[in-house]
Amino acid sequence: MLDAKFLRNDIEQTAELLKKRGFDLDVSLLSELEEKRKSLQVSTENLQSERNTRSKDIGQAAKRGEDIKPLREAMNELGEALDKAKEEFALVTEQIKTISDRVPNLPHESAPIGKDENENVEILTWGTPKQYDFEVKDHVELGEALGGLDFKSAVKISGSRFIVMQGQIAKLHRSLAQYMLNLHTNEHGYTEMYVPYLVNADSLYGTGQLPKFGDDLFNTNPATEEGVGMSLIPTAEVPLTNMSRDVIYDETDLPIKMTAHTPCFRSEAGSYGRDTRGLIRQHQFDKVEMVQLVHPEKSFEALEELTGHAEQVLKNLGLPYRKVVLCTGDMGFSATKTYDLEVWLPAQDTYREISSCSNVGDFQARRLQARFRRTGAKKPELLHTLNGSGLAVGRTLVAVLENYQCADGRIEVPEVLQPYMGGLTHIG
RNA sequence: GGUGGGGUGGCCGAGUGGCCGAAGGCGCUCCCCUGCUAAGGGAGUAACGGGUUUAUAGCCUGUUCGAGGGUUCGAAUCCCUCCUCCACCGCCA
Repeated sequence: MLDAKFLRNDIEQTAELLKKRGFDLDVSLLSELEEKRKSLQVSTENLQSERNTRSKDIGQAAKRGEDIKPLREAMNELGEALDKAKEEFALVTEQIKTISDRVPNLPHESAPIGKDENENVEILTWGTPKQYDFEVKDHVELGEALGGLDFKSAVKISGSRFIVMQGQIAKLHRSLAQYMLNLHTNEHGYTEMYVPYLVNADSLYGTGQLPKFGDDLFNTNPATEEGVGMSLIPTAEVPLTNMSRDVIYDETDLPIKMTAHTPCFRSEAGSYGRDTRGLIRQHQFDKVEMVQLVHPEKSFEALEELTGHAEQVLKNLGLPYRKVVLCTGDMGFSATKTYDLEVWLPAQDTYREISSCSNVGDFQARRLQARFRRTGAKKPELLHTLNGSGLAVGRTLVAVLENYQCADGRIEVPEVLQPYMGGLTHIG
């Protein structure tokens, strides 16, 4: 959520910034609602103030033993006026909230301006795609041939976009997650977290999945009138970042760096037909997530650092990748700046997203009321949140299978993973 | 899941319809006293929002005693629903 002041005092400029990311802010509607809000709020509060003083008078009169009946009757009219004013005020407030809840974050000035993914800007590439003197297979073919990826069983058990893994490939998948977690906790200073996979609506609102992206979530029954049903997490960013909800940290507590390995569940209602083959787009996938809660003046620095942590995983696995900075039109709802890491997939002869690292600024913190107090200061301030995948485990498995395939269909185990695989050097 | 008891300011804790945004204590800040230390005396000390404003100053004002709803001229206090914590019982990886 943006600072309400932006929408009140700087609405033109705010609208301009939002336009960069392809978001049309209805300035005239919002200004009109704001105008209404202001006058309604003042008049409502005046009525409340009058009610309060007159109620007090009644109390004192009663104490003196006077007849308070006429005073009470005189209040009825005021009561009605107040009820009406409150109702109108609530309506306008709700309308403003409905709009502002759906307004994305403002892009940082360093984010390139562009319309869609085609205008993302490549920052660097790392590693050189291997040359193969045989025809490369994709991970589906490789995995099925090895008996490790079982799409058919997954369809029977659950449906499309699920996977059953078994044997060495299941183990490789687990090893990848273990390796990432160990790297981040041992080398990068993150605290390992274990978190719930079912979360309440407040948490989803806090990180920005609700109200706008509810369709992408798997919800448990019952989603009653009050909407108390819980949802499966689409990313560990939700539980991790919500750790900070309604907390005031000491300045010296920051930065707080957390990592967790969790399954992620996405209904991706709008994406049927895309990436239908293989493990690229699943309803359930594992991810190692990194979240940082930082001092507002250090969040862009922290973004570089956090992205570096994700890159380190790819480097250590020897997977060629490229780093792009997302243009304003391709950034996620909450982000103010985002780097994507794209791993080389030889069978597709292209780079595919495997990590997304964002500085969210104070956008989530405002919804979360996640704050800190400067040493010696009285007022708490909003902190900044960041999140990034480090990495998506399923896609990393795809990358390992495809990049480390041998002519005979076996898979070489990347060196750093061999200890996790009991010293195994090849699968198959 | 059942029964019983709780959820009040940074913390502890009083408060069953108006004098309660909230006693008292602890903590914290400032001042005084005391030649150090210890002790003592005094004052202050919730959050969030709106209006005004150059202002995160001041002033005016609203809301908040787990959350939401209700009764009432008036609710921390009464009623309803929910959440949550504790104890015991049942069930359970």
